[in-house]
Amino acid sequence: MDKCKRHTIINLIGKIKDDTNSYMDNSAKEKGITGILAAHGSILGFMFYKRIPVTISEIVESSKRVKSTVTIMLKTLEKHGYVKRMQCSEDRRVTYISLTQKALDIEKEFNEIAINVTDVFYKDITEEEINNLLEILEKINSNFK
Amino acid sequence: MDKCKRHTIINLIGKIKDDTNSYMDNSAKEKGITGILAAHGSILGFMFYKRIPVTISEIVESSKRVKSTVTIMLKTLEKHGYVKRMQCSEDRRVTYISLTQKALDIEKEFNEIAINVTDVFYKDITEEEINNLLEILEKINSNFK
DNA sequence: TTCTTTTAGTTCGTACATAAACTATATTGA
DNA sequence: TCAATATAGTTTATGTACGAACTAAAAGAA
Repeated sequence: MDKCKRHTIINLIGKIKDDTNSYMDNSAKEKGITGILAAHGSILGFMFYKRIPVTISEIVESSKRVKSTVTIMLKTLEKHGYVKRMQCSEDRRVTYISLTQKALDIEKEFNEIAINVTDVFYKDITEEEINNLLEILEKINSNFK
Repeated sequence: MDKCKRHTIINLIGKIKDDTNSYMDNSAKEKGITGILAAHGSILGFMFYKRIPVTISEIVESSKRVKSTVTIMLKTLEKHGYVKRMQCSEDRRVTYISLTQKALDIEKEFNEIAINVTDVFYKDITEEEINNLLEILEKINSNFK
């Protein structure tokens, strides 16, 4: 059993995650998109997909972040003008979040960034390697359940 | 080309990193180790390895974090009594960081946590899969250079 | 020697991330 | 009906993380 390999893999996974996020942050900056970080991708991606106002709880669920984190991220997105709020009239505890025109204006660039990072990530990786990788990562992921 | 698989892998990598860190944080808590998070592992691991006072610059380099982040992390470690500072007499810009007895007291548990997280991570993963995984991750990592 | 540049480290501002405590509203059940 | 409970979301406290601006000291250059 090679302890070194095992630790290298764990470190690499952390590093690749950071590199992926940095790459997206830099791409956004290059495209002149300000106030948005890779972390917001999970929120915007979900909303671009849904295309209708969604509740904060739905965002919490899809983003895999706790609700206090989502509260802060929505504040940032609102501050930079990408989303707006609307109180639900039936259930006054509920807040709907919808995309602004500014958000819709960057949808194309947003998708391009996602494509570009994928191109970099999978450069020289074969289809077979992708299948292997996915299978192994799914197993590791289930080990933490 | 399967876009879905490609995105799933990227998401899984992020998730596995978070799970690994959470697992270590929880293990530390269970062992009664307080004030220390997985993030400090890179600092403490380096210092347990060196076993002599090291400069902050050396920690910055080994931890792969920027120096302002290291400054804050050392403050946290110092606040909780795991490290202490010593000014260098030859070069007064330099600060040496050394481990306290409290840090040495948790060295065994610290190493156990690293072993335990590895056991969970690699449960039901074969040696061949580990080799495959390492090879593919190395390639992906180099794609971001 | 004195001016300039480099190095070591901190501080500041901003944002993500979490847990725990909290507010307000809605639902459930006796 | 009304008390207990659940749900939606915010606030607070703490910490990681980064870049940029900063201070102090050392090294290099004139």
